[in-house]
Amino acid sequence: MSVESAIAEIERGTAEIIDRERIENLIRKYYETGERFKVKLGLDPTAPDLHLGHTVILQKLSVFQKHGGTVQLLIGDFTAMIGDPTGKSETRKVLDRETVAKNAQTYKEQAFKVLDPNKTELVFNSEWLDALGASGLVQLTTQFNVARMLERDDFEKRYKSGQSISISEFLYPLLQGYDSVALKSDIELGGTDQKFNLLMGRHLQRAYNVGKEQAVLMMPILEGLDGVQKMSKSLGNYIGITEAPNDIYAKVMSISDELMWRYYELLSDRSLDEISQMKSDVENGSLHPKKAKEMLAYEITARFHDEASAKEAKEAFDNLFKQKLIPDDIPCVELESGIWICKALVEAGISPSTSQARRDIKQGAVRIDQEKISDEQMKLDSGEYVLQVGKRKFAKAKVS
RNA sequence: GGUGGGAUACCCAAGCGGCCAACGGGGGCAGACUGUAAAUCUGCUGGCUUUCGCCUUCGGAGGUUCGAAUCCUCCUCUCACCA
Repeated sequence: MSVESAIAEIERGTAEIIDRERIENLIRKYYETGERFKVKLGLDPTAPDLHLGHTVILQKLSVFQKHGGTVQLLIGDFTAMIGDPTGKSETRKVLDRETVAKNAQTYKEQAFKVLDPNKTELVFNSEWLDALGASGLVQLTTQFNVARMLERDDFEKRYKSGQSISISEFLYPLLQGYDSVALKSDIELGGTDQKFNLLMGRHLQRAYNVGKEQAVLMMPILEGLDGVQKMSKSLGNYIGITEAPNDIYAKVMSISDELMWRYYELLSDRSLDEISQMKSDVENGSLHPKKAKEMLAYEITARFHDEASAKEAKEAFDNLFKQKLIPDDIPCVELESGIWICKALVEAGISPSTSQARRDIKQGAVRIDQEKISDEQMKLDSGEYVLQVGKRKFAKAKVS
């Protein structure tokens, strides 16, 4: 593969690259001499479940691995102990080493679904930050000043509006940047929201005479299933990479057509040419958008599981929606004869409360064995039923 | 340290003695339409062994009143301005 096409692959989907020339040179050198370079990614070990948003960056790292990059997967165990710079949240519970180690292990396992373990180094920043000590810390703080720190958008906003900014929040970017000094990274990846912190690494490498200044490559923040807000666990609009094949497939299928192209660009392995071809095919009507989405859902499901599971997921999905069949892996509950239907729905876990169940029945959202019911007073006699609320909540009930 | 403002359901935000389970918007859920989606339209959106009815909710604790989210007292937390 030519250096040019390698670079094109690297650039795909990026939001911003700082010092592109350095990246080009590193890749060129690798292809000429075989010398590898270091690409850093910092992770916060407090929330160990990765979702597709994280994989945007992980996939970019794997591209680097193909072209001479050795990934430095940095677990920010020390910085996590200091606390999150997003002010308001109460003092974060300090993570003990055991938890950090456990989360790091989880991270590693999940990240290796995308990364090549042979070209990845796992490092913990407590290793050098513990050793830094108070004097080292003070020295570190002399490398930057408050005025520039306040240039950062969120600090500036908070400062101007008189909100509190704690000293430790100033320390956070410094420590993160110092990681790049300790690791002698050539390139650091991150989301666009990390720009300030990423540049800090560059700044500190110069200040500490590391002999290089890392290039910075930023990936856009992936929108969640709603297509508006960023994908995050707390917003509930995410696709976790450890989720079941059926769930991953169904979730991808639920995104809007518009968002699908975004996901294609950032998550698919298909070439950009291929994607733009598909896009124009959809526009001129020769390709149904749903087909395009199916391919995407299949590809993503297969990546985190395997081809067979992806195939099964597709079939399960088609059965559920196209042919209106009932999925076979639905929860099953045993109930007593004469139970009130609303109560049964709650017991089966497909209604949050009897009041909600009652409302759903009124609206014709509840079915028993495919039959829509309207009597919210009805009771279930002995027998086996398939209960359904809305389109996708099912449960089997054994009444005796 | 001083002076004012605010705290309402998942979020924002009305209400300022009874008609308040509490306007409106967002979000969520459901129905129609579709491609399962988006957009659009419609309905619902505290809980309860069953919506006649009962219980809990308007920062916390007391109080006034036949009756309080609404009035009074104290407390907590927040915001703004001044120092």
